[in-house]
Amino acid sequence: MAEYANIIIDISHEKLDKTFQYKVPGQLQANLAVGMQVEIPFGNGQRKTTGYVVELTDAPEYDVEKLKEIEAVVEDSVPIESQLIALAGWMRNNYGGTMNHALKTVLPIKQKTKEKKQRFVKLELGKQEARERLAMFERKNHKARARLLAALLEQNPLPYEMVTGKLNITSSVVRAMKEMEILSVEERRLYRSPFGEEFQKEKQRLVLNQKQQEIVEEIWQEFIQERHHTWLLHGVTGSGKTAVYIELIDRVVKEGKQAIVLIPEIALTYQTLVRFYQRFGERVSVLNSKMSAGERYDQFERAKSNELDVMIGPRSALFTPFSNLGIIIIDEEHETSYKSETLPRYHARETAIQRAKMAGASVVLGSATPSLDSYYHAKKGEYRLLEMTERIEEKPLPACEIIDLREELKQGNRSILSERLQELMADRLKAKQQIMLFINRRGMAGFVSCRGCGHVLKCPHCDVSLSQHNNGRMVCHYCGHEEPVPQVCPECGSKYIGGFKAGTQKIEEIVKKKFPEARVLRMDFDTTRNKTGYEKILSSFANQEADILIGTQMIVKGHDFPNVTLVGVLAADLSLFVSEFHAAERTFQLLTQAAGRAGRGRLPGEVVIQTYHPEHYCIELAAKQDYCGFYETEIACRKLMDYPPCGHMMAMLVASKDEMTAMLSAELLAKKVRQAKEKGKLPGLSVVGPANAAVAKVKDIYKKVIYFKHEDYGELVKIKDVLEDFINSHREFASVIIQFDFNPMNGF
DNA sequence: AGCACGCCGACT
DNA sequence: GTCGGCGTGCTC
Repeated sequence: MAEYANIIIDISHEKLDKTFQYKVPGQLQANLAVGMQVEIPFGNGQRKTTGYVVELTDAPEYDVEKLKEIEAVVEDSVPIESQLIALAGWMRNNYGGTMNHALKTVLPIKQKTKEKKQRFVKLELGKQEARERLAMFERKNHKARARLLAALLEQNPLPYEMVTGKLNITSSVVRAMKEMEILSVEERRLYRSPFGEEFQKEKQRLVLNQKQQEIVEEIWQEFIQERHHTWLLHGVTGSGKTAVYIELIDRVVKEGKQAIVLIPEIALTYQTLVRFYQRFGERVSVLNSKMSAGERYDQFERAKSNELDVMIGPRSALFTPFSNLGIIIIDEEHETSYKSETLPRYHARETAIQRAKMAGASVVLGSATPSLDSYYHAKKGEYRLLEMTERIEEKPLPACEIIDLREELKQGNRSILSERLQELMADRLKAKQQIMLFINRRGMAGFVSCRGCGHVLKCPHCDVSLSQHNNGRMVCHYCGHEEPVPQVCPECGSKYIGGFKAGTQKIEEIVKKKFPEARVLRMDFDTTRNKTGYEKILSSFANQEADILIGTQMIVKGHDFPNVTLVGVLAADLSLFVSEFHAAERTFQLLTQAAGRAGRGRLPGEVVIQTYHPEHYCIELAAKQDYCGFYETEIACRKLMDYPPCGHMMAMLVASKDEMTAMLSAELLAKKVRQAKEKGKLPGLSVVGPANAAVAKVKDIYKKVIYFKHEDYGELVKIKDVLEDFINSHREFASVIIQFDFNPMNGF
């Protein structure tokens, strides 16, 4: 019965990023709801536009005299959209950014006109005549017209965006020239390829082992009684989580509800996809990052018109417009790709839980190495924990061996391959079994360590390692602490101190020299640059066309190579000392996953972890595959520093083309908060920085970061709101880019 | 995005 | 002086 409606005008225009309030006419008051698309008069000429209702209220927030009335409701606006819009509102509040950003990520890109049709500016004169007009414009000093006409003589027709963008011509110029019949604006329909699939459904009964059965039953008993929870399924690699997902989804679908399966960006293997197709046939669809906006829109349309039961895809699949959503599954829930790096910087896990709450659905999070965050919530009872500790068919977990590279150096072995690893490699090559060598390249951005004792230079204030900068100094990216690069190790006095360098190419060379008879494949960003490279390398390794696969993080993600019996982790510590509080967690996850690649077939596997820090809890516990032990140790560290998940953290990016402006603005904002703190406001808040961002300058934009820590997430949101208001009401910030990131995972 | 408004250079 | 191009700012 609301009197007024707050409306977002057409979501494709950045500049209209605010709500406009309209009066709700009597005949619409009964059935207008948040999320509906409406027709409204807008601007001077009462032009008709469409917009979305984002809020209904009885309190006018604008001069009532000037309020206009909503004209009509757009007919095909379906109620599911209102749920997604409500979700967008939640995202905006919790992650910052604008309502427009939030709506754009949540709604299927409607812009039929914009997506299917592209606008072109076309010259309507002959070349000769055009040149005459051009000369005339130049003579008359009509700069904008001359610029456009000259460009049109070069290329005809021109895309509209090119005209307004690169040529910097305003619409009034285009309109004037259109009236002069020099040019015309044309809309051209773009071709959009349909989505075809060549799988056929061959339904085969899936046999669950007892443990899988128990877990399905436990979740299902709650589900059918409409008691919806977030379940954390902690299952070691190879314990058969996918079968549990498929069985659950099958039951959900039989209840007439739909399912969303989220997977990390590159993790969807062909095998997994086939399993879903075999079970659900045409009623399952897949989204991927290579699809065009149009193709994705088509899939969303299919979901809306009830043609689908299951949607599989990366984090954006979370917004599939299913009207009766029953379950959301997040596989490999610890993966960092679930956190968006563009606005709004939402986390798919938290957002999924929110969507499930709105839709009355359950959430299942699955991982062999749950994020600290999720396990923490599970321990606190907010999620329900389910454990699968054994591999299917009682395959043993691989045996792990830790090799101390400091000892190797003392023995005079300067090679990247330890004696023991070489020995095992020779053995496997002889037995015609396969080997994976994993080089941990995450965070190669120069930390400095001692090759004698393994000591790593750390910030005295922040408990993160220092990064070596081009200017030759060691810098902390959290607080800005700086010190010179030492000549000798401050711990043991060794002069073998410096950055650790080893690329995949280098290793390939070494391996080829050492084992000239072995067939070696390398997988890294170079060899997978073209789209097919990735699949090609994996399938040729799977077909045993090579003996050794060398690669970075990419090779450890969930692929099943039954003939691999040896996994070598060449330098386990490389990711241990990046300047991030997540470093140990990431390292543990990578090592556990890498180790999980060995012994998945009939033969038992072995893992060799080479490290300079054999005594580090992260390495020791990864070798033992002891997740719980790791969790307990790591959570104690987080608690000590109030890092998430024990507290909450908000990063604020202050960026500008001018370094002085960036620095001064950041300092001013930090000072403002600190002053409020001194007055006794904001209890429990701590402010760190400003400091340079991890990458301090990108494309000539200087980036500064301020960190805020507080126990209560809501308090951080409030601080964000106050800061946003302050920034918007002070002109000196007009040229400064401000962004917030809650519980950051990758930094700015 | 699209429209009105108003500043400033060009020309009768 | 006037005419008109072209950037600026506003739209509930």
